[in-house]
Amino acid sequence: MTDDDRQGDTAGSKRKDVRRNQQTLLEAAAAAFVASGVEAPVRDIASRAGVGVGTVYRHFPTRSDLVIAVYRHQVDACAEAGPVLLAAGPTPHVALERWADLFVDFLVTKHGLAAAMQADNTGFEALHAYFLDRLLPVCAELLDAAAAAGELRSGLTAYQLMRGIGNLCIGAENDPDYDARRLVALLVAGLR
Amino acid sequence: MTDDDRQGDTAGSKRKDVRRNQQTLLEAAAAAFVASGVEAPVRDIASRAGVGVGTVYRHFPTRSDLVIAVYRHQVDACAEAGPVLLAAGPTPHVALERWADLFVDFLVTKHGLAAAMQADNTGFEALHAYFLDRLLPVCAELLDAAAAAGELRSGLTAYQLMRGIGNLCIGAENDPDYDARRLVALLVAGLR
DNA sequence: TGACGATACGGAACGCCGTTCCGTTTTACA
DNA sequence: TGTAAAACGGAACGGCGTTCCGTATCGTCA
Repeated sequence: MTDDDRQGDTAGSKRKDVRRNQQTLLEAAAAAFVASGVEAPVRDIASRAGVGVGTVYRHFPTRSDLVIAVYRHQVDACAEAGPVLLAAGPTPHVALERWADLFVDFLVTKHGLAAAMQADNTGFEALHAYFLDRLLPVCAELLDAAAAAGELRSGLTAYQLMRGIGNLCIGAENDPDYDARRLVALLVAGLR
Repeated sequence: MTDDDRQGDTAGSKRKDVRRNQQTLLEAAAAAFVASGVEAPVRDIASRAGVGVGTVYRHFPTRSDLVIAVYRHQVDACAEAGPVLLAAGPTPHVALERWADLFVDFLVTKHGLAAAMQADNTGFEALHAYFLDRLLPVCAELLDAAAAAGELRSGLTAYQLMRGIGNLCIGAENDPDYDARRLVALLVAGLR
C-alpha cells in the first residue's frame, strides 16, 4: 500500500458531485452499519445517502468493497482525530478519554466486519495491518503526552492498551446487556 | 435432552411417505453440503431428494433446522458405526482406522456448520454437548478394545484423540492442498 | 374393498437480497 | 452557452429463504 492510494478513489475525482457522493456514501454506510449491523442492505445505505443504488455500485463495485472502504475511512478518521484532540483538549488525559471513545465506535464496526469476512478473507489481513500501522502511533502519541503531563500511573504500552480495549469490545455487538464503552472508560480512567 | 427425542420427529410419524421423505431429505442435504458447502440452496437439496421445497419446509421449519438435523443425524450415524465396525473388522485397530475415516467426513461438515452459525448461535452449544456425549464413549470403546488387543503403544485418551483429529480437520474445507484425511490416517497409524 | 377425511406433497408465488443496465440529468469545458 | 462526457436514479434481473394452496396420497372404517 502506497501513500498515493491512502485516500482511495476520492482524491483523483474531478467532478464535485462524485466527491460529495463518495463522502456521503461512506458516512451513510457507517451510520447504517451501527444501526443495523454490517449486513445492512445496500438499498438502505443508498437511501440514507439520498442516492440510487446505481451510484453506490459505481463508487464501490461490490458490497464488500464498500464495507472495506468504511473500515479504512474509520481508521483514517480515528488516526486524524488523535492530534486534533490533543491540541484541543484541556489535558492530554481528557484527549485520551475522548479518543478511546471514538476508538470504541470503530471497534464495534470492526468486529462485525471480522465476523462477516470469514468466507472471503481476501484483503482482510492487509486491512488489519493498515489498522495497526495507522493507529498504534496515534495511540502512543496520546499516551506519551499524558505521561509527559504526569497524568499516568501505569507503564502500559500503546499496543497493550489497544489490545485491552479491543478485547473489552468483543461480543459487544450481540449482547445488549454488555456495555463495552463503560468498561473502556473505566479502564482509561484507571490509567490516571 | 431426553432419550425420547434422540430420534427427532422421525420416530413418531405414522405415514410411511413422511418417514421416507425425512430420511431421503437428510441424506440429500448431507450430500449437498459436502458437494456445495453448508450454504447449499434449499432448492438444490429438495431436488436432490426428489421432492418439492414445500416438503423440505414441512419437515424442517427453517433452513437452519435442516442443517442442525443433518448434524445430529451424522453424530448418530458415527456413534452407531463404532460397535458395528468393532464387531465386523479383522482387528480393533482396523476398526479404529475405519471409524476415524467416518469421523473426518463428519468433521468437515461440522466445521462448515460452525462457520455458518456465527449469527444465531442458539442451540449450537447444545449440539456440541450432544456431540461429545454421543461420540466420546464410542471413541473410548474403540481405543480400549485396541489397547486390550495390544495394538496401542500410546496412552492417549479418547478426548485427546478426538481433539487431535478435530484440529487436523480445521480449515480443511477451504484449502484443496490440505489433506486432512491423510494426516488423520497417519496419526491413527502412529498409535500402533 | 371402496369411499372418505386427514395429511403430506409439489411448486408457483412472495419479498428481500446483491448486482446490472440504461434512459435521464448534471457537470466541466470550449 | 452549447455540447460531449460522465455520473445519476431506479427499474429490472436472477437467486435466495420462506409461504401458500390446489392436488395427490395415505390410513381407516363401513
